[in-house]
This record gives sequence, C-alpha cells and structure tokens, in this order.
Amino acid sequence: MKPLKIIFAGTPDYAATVLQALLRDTDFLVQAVITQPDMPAGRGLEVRESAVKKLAKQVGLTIWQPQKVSQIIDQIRELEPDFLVVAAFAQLVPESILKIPALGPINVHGSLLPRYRGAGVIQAPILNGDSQTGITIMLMDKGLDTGPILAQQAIAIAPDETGESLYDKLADAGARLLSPTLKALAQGQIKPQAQDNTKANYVGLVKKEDGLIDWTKPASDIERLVRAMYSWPGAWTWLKGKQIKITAVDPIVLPLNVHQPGKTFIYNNQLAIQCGTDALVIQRLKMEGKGEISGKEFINGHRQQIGQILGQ
RNA sequence: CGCGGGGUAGAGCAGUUGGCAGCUCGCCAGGCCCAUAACCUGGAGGUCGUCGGUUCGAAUCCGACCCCCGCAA
Repeated sequence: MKPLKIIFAGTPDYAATVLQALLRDTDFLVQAVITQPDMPAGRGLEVRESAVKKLAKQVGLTIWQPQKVSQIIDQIRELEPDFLVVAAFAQLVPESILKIPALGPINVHGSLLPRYRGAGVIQAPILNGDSQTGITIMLMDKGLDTGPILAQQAIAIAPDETGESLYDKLADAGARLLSPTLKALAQGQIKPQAQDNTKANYVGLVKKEDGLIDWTKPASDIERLVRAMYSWPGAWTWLKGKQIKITAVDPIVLPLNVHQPGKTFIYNNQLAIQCGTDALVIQRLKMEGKGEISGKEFINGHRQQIGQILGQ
C-alpha cells in the first residue's frame, strides 16, 4: 500500500520514542516534524534542542519550530498529510489545524482516558495508588484530551514503580500501539469510541512545588509521593535551610509513632523519618550540591544531624 | 559571561588566625561469644581534583583549568 503521510508534533523523549517507531515502519512517511523552539536550559543556560529535534535532525527530516503552531498552518496544509500525530507537544493545537489531516489528528496520551486528562498524567496514578494506568490513542478534537478513543493498552504499575520508570514504559507502549492503530484506522477497521465524560478527571502539569513533602501526612502517602516524583521534581524537604531530595524509601512503612513528624532517627541501623502516621526508612537521598547517597552513608557523614526535624 | 554548592583514606563527611591530616562506616588481623550486622584490641589505607604562584612551611592564601551537583529554564 502507499505509505501514509504523517506530520509529527512532539517535544521530549517520550515523543521521540514514538517518532522513532513511525520512522522504522516503511508503511509511514514522516513528512515533517513540529517541535518546541530551542530554549536556553540547563546549567549555564545553554540553548538545548528537544529530543524530537535531535532525532529528526539525525534522519534529516524537515523541522518546524514555531512559537505558536498556528503560524505554520499553510505549510502543514501544503503537505496534505494523512495524519497529524501529536505526542507530548506542549502546545494546544487549534481546531483549524486539526481539520487538515485527511484521516485525522491523532494523540498518543499517557493514561487510560477518560481518567487523567491533561498534563501530569504519569505521576497521578502512582500518587493515587492505582494498580494500573496505560496508553490511549485517540482522535483529537477541540477539547483537552476529550476526543474519541481508537485504542488503549493498560500497563500495570509495579509496587516499586517510579515516575521515571513509568515514563519509559508508557513511551514504549505508545510507540508499539501507534503503528497498528494508524493502519487499522486507515483501513476503516476501527470505530472510534466516544469517551464517557462522567468518568473524566483532569490533572495539571507537575511543578517543583508538588514534590515538597508534608511530613504530617501518612507514611504510605509520602512513599507514593517519593516514587511518583522521581526523578523530577523529586520529593524534597528542608534540613536546616537546605533542600534535601528523598530519592528512594523503603516501601514497607514502620508502625512507629513516637516522634514528632519530620524527625530523623536511627532505626535498626538505618535512617528513618517519622511521618504523621507511621515512619519511613530512607534508602537514598540527595543534599544540595552533593551527589546521591544512601541512608547509611548519611548516618556516617552527618551523625550530628540525626534528631533534626525535617521540613523547616 | 544566569545564580549557587562541592571535589580530603574504599564510602560518607570534618578540618581557613597557614605549622606532624581527623571522624563514622567499611576492610585486614586477633579476642570475646552458642552465635552475630553486637562488643573489645591492634592494623593497613590519603600525591588533600589538576597545574602554577606566594611562603621557611599550603588541604588551608592567590591565579588558571578539569569534573560533579542544586536552583532556574
């Protein structure tokens, strides 16, 4: 069959993984890639290219980096694409553009819609203690993640799942599910299913502030926060005016409630912290300007800090 | 030139009025013990990131460079 013409829009690694899958399949012809403009980022504020741009450059694709995607509506129309595939693009795509692709504008979304519409969809299911999440391939409409569903695949959330590990799993699953879905849709084998709006909920973009630990909360909540926020922004707290990231805790909480919430103490030769309900054993942490260390290493080098109250 | 923290023993850290380099853990040997990750005794292990400067003398003061990390994006 004739290759399906695709314009791809996306920005981070997650999107690059999905794009990679399209490039490998000869049934698809990626005509152009739309990604966020290069921005100063990182230490020293060097200008960085998005993961999608790097990949597109490697294979010599046409790259568009509009401030607003509406600025390139004419170029998009000219290519007469069959599909517009959007994955973590970070810009709202206006309806005028959604109408261009012949077979439809497609979104690869990292949750089982209608659950978790919006941005921070990776972290939310871990925070809530869900047993699974997944990938949804859908047709886009003018709403935010409200379009009809084409295909879904569930992914189990492991007990030790982190935001980072789940991010990778979702990217892989999205990449694998996309190709067959596009082909099936092109051949008229899929009937789009409208979402049940009564079951929908929205989550917002994860901010640094979302990782701040409230030690008066139950240990189990904080344990999930640590996993969900890893590795960015990380679950963090204060120690004597300096930030500390808690990068890993023991999933088994200690049924101890004898200290003030936030107080560090030694339990069984391990670093532990009292929470609002129960306590947590800290496995790994990172202090400002320092590398990541284990709880045991913290005890060795910061013995005098044991007994401090965190979060102040 | 965005802001800031850091590179000292295998690991984590302390150590600036410049003067024989320390702590906790680990490691090795021996001891105690029914036994031990517990305890006791002894021991090995460091060109103090690199290069250069000041000095009788530099981990410490000055200059350049390399590497790591946080913020911010």
